[in-house]
Amino acid sequence: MTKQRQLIFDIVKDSMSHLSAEEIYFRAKKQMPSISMGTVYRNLGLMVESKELRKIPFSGKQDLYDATMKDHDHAVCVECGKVVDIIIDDLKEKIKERIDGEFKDYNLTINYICNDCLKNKNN
Amino acid sequence: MTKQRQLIFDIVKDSMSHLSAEEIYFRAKKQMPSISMGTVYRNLGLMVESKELRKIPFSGKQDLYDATMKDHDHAVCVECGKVVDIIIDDLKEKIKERIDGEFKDYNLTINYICNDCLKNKNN
DNA sequence: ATAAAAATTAGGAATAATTCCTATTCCTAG
DNA sequence: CTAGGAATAGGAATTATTCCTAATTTTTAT
Repeated sequence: MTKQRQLIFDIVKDSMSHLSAEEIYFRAKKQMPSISMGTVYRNLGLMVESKELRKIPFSGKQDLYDATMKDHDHAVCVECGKVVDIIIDDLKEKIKERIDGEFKDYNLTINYICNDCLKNKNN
Repeated sequence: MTKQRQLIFDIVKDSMSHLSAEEIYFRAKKQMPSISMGTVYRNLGLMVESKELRKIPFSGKQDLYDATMKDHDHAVCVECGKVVDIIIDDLKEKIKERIDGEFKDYNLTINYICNDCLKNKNN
């Protein structure tokens, strides 16, 4: 466990929101100005592989990282970009029933318009 | 409806598999050598917006396009890359129940190892 | 504690997918 | 037919991410 990796992990863990690699890099740089983007990506990748972190992929946009490992999904507001956690009961089990092979993992991303943005649109 | 757009739509519609923008471009080029990548992306984007096509995002890899508009999800074999359709009953309704705002759409991508690849691994 | 070996890093170049830009071409309505 | 608007071709630009390599740090064996 290098200093860099610990720092990256702590930043993700202590954040209440979902962070992009870029944001993690900026935050890490404040505490360790010499850290490089490559190190951030490399360690994030390693920690995703070892299941310490989870990666939330977004096509087009930047992927986000999350230290909450219990099963949950994500809803993104298409207006403001805010991401909230959502739980769909037993989704993993339902998926496993339907799969013809060995289940690895899944990613569910929901696009919606959050109530705040709906309110603003109607004014 | 331009010739280019019609051609792009037909290629996706007539394909039994899920195609990337690049593959669509190559196939289109055979019938219309002057067509350009920008036109392919632009028309795919427009048709996704108008719900004539659906885009299946993959973080890292190329996004795929699909002309089957009825609700379904996708499972990708992490070994061979093959994509198959999966139906999880009532998933859309369950999602709508959980969302605090206006539902737009969702994307579920499952990673698994298909039976063919499992067989090959055990030999 | 010390030297050699192994792993990781910083920094930046390279890559890959997608979007953007602009001059040109194609349609369509009058 | 022709003017004006829409769409295209071609390629440059962008963006997120990965890759490369020399230098540094860490680990291991002594």
